[in-house]
Amino acid sequence: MAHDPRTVPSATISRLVTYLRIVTQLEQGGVRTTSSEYLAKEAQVSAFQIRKDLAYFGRFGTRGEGYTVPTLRREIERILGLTRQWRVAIVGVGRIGEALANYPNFRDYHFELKGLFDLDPAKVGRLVAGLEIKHLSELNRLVLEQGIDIGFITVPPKAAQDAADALVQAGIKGILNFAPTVIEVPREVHVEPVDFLAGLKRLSFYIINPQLKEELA
Amino acid sequence: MAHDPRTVPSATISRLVTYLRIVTQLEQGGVRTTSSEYLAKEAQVSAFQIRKDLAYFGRFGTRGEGYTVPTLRREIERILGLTRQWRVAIVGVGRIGEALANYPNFRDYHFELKGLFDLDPAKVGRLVAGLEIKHLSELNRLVLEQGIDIGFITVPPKAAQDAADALVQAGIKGILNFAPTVIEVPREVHVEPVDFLAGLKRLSFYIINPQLKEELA
DNA sequence: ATATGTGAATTGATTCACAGCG
DNA sequence: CGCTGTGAATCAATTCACATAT
Repeated sequence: MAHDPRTVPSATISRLVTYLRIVTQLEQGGVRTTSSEYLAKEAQVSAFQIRKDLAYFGRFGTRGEGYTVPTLRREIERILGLTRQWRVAIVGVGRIGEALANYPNFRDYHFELKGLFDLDPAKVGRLVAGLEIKHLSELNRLVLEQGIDIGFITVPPKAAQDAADALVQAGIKGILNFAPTVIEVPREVHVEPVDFLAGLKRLSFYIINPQLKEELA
Repeated sequence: MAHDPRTVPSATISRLVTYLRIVTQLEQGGVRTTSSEYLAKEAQVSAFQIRKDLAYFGRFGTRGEGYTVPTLRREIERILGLTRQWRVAIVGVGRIGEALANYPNFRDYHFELKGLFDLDPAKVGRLVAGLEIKHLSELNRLVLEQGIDIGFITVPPKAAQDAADALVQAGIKGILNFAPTVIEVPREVHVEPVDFLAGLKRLSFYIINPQLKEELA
């Protein structure tokens, strides 16, 4: 069982997501056991790192043997909170919002799209990915009714803070922010930025400074 | 002028991108000077952090005064390599690839879309964002002809490594990888992952572990 | 007087080496 | 004997305090 640790590097959480992807693939391929060595190669980190990352949460392997793939997969899912389904709403049904709503891997086992919201009256009522777009004024009600936990912000940068405020007001617990701007939220709401323009600008820096290698979180 | 430092934390580069966005907004609003204090508040970091981040690259402020907005904007752009235009190709014109091609902020000052590639014969020849989709077999030629520097990978996860190989083979210098998988490239090619599914799973973890606050790189 | 720039101190993360178990 | 699990050592990043410049 677990430690329930007081502190975990956020880079560890990012890596756990990668490890989960790798063991899930192994499991689908019918592989029964694996090792920190193998996972390290696939995730492009050191084997030490893998063992240390897992050690924050407990002991999941067998000494001399390695890890049992289905067990490790299940344990990492439990650590990441992927034993339950998360219900998601998208605020801003432009091209990005619509592409995300239709993204086939999105209806992952763990995430379910439950609402689409926009301010534009021309969009409200339209059907996207089998859901009717609602006006943002209905957010509070539908978050409550549908038990929505997570909101995507896919509005233009200037509208991002308003979208965040609306989501917070509606009682959402986490936000995936696709807008290229820092948003302010209360301490208890978590925000993950997904900012490809920022990624591009980091790329630009590392291309002109090839001697500086980034270690990716 | 600059230090040209041997080592810079990658978190510093991410923060510089944020600072750039903030000073650009200030400049557009006609503000002439600012301070580490103000930038800190906007970027949600400490003022120490801002001054230290900038100090890796030189001295850009005036003691007792603060920073001159247009100067700081220009200097951060120079640091990030945004004094030149970067030419971009998109590999994989599915929903995400198409949404990116049409994203209005994409034709930023510094990035220019120069090629769209796919393997699907049904897509080749179609016009998207004013560009004709080419077959991936034409990548080498067009990267050379168009002077393309950066590739986006927006193909399904299983095709991502092949897309990466094709881009590397064509002589690309940097990759923005939207596929949820770790790709292998030679040391001299830089990869930035843009993985919203990973972001969602990190969110899941931080929602069920609210006592653990992430400090965002 | 005021806000930057920076060495020193502290805190945090990664690497290592090997103890612990199967 | 092999591979995990983990305290200790190293390395890196952030915070601090204040000297410095205007």
